[in-house]
Amino acid sequence: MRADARRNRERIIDAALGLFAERGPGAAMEEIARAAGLGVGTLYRHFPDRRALVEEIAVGALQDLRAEVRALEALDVPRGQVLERLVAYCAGQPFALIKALAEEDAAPAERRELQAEVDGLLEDLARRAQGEGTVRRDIAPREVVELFSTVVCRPGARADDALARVVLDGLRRDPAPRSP
Amino acid sequence: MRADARRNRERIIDAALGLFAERGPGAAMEEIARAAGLGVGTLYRHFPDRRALVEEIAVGALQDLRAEVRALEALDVPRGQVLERLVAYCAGQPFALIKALAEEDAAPAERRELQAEVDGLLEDLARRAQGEGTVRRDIAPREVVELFSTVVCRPGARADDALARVVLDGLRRDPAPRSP
Amino acid sequence: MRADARRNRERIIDAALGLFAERGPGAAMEEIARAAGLGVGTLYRHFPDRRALVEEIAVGALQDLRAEVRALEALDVPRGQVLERLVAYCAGQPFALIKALAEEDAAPAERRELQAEVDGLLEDLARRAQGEGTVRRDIAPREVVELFSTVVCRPGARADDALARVVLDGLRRDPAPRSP
Amino acid sequence: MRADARRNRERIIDAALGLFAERGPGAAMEEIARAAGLGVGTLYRHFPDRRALVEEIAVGALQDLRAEVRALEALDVPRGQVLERLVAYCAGQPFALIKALAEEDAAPAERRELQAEVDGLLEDLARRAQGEGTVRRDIAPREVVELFSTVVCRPGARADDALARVVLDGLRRDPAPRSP
DNA sequence: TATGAATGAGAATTCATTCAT
DNA sequence: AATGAATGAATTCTCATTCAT
Repeated sequence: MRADARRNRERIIDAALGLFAERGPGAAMEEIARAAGLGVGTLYRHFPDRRALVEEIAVGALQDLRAEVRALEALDVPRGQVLERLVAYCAGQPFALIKALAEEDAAPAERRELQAEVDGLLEDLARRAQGEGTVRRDIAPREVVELFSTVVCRPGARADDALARVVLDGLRRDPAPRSP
Repeated sequence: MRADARRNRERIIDAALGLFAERGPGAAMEEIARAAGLGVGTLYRHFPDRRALVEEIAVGALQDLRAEVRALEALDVPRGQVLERLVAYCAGQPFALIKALAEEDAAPAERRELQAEVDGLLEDLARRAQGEGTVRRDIAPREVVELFSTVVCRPGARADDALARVVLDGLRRDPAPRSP
Repeated sequence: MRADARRNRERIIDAALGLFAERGPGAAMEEIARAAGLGVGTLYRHFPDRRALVEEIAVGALQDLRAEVRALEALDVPRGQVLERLVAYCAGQPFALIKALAEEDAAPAERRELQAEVDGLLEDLARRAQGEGTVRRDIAPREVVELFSTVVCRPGARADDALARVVLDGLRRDPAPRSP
Repeated sequence: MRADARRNRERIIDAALGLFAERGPGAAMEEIARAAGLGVGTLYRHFPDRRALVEEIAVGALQDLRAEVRALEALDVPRGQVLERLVAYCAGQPFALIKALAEEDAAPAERRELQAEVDGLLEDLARRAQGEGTVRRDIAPREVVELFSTVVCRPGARADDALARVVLDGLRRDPAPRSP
């Protein structure tokens, strides 16, 4: 029964992601439950309210991203390529949707902390890449992270679309001299 | 009386933009009317339903943007700087908000056509800039427009923030040679 | 239209009192609205939530009671009879119901103050009656008020039922000597 | 096993009384089960539905009261003091709560009969006390019982609070002559 | 037999829209 | 033409009860 419950929990999250993607972040709880093949009551047993469900999705995505960042560091990928790899990873995740969902309410402490942690990891990455010379130095690490986030949180973002290419490329080089 | 009506229409749109900005795209019709100093009935006299109001805002913004593009062309601004100027213009407009509003429902014909027209103007611009050599050639004009849109439709976008700088900068030059 | 709205407000309160009496304090808002011949929306326009409706009823009853106490004082009814008159007045009001309703949530400031004021008036009354010798002196004024409230807040309370008679009678005389 | 079951049954009833007292008669079945250290399923094994649980509590209290009345009669307590003793007994029981619970639904036959029996016992008591002259005769035995019930079914009722004193005192003596 | 997960009917509340004044 | 009252469908959430394990 524990296994069953876990399965249902997964189903709910999947159904929610599906419906949010299809119908926007306003998808009704009832519909999510139905899409998961469950009654509303079951949904509410797993997530005490709408926020809790959204939160689970947001926090889950952040945790996965954190794991990914750590894995890349552990693999000793050359610093200059880590950002590319992360963009590629994120392109496979529904970050645009998750961002929209997360903006609905103020972030609770847990999410804020996790976000800060992930941002910290990414800033470190940016800082070290700047040290190595693989990311230009006139952009603050914090801004690099913001750029990364913009690149990655777009509906239909792909790792090799124009924005990703221009930004990753742009980060790698010193700024062009301003045209006169 | 006609003047009165026009004034009311303006007030409603202003109030709507204000409330949408403040409270998100979910702001209630009643509140918008109140913020405009009118009753709901009057709001509905001007806009038969919520969509019509949103539509007016979206279409208005596109028309303004079209006018701006044309004005810049008429002014004979050096092609290489037009994009910068447009980004600067857009940074002063609530495009992030408008994009969010516009995504709520499928775009009706009028908006689709206007959007296509503006996109066309911007693509022409990109194409000519590529001809002049002020925009790199390995990015399709359509993609340049998409880039532009991403840069410009962010909450709090500024003409000189990191994304704007990196993208405008990146567009100007040929791609960096891939690191070996 | 203002007249209409006022009428509707009255109807809602009447319907609510009726349904609360019939079905207990759990009567559904939808049913109350229907019983008033209105849609739920209208009910909610008049009372922003369930509490507000209950509060209106409770506060209204307290205000009426305060008016009654004052009227009796103004009429210069002999002090010894005022309590009887008040019991008679209250017997005609649904105080048992109102008490049950009011106990559902903590009293907000307005009601607490009004309650305190009414209690104060009644205590004064008791104190003066004790001064005159028409109410026995070994019961604190506050307790007299509590007694009054118990007599009056019973379902089906009547001004001449056994409890009312025994209590009013008991209040009038000095305590019986305890049987040995 | 039977002993276990009995213990669980007791625990449920205790938990229910506790929660009803704490949170009002709306306490949820799930919470009651938890408070009893059991799962809902077990609660429902003992009591087929909410009513059955409430009924058990109400009937139990009536049975205890009946036992108390009989015990007092068997002890040959002077009639004039039996009412006092009963009030004292009841003050220790949650009769106010039980009354509120019992009013939620119509009483089923079993409870009605038991109630009638207890009322009968109390009426007999009243009648005999009137015969002895320890209770005044102008109040019908049925009304005496009603009085008793009102005294005893108040939240926080105590055997020596104002109402109890005034009523018990009032019952003992002939009515005061009406003031002229 | 005990457990707690699942169910769904029901309740409160919101808000776009209509309509009487 | 302007107003704001009325409407009711849609939504979130709760809780008694059932049932699989």
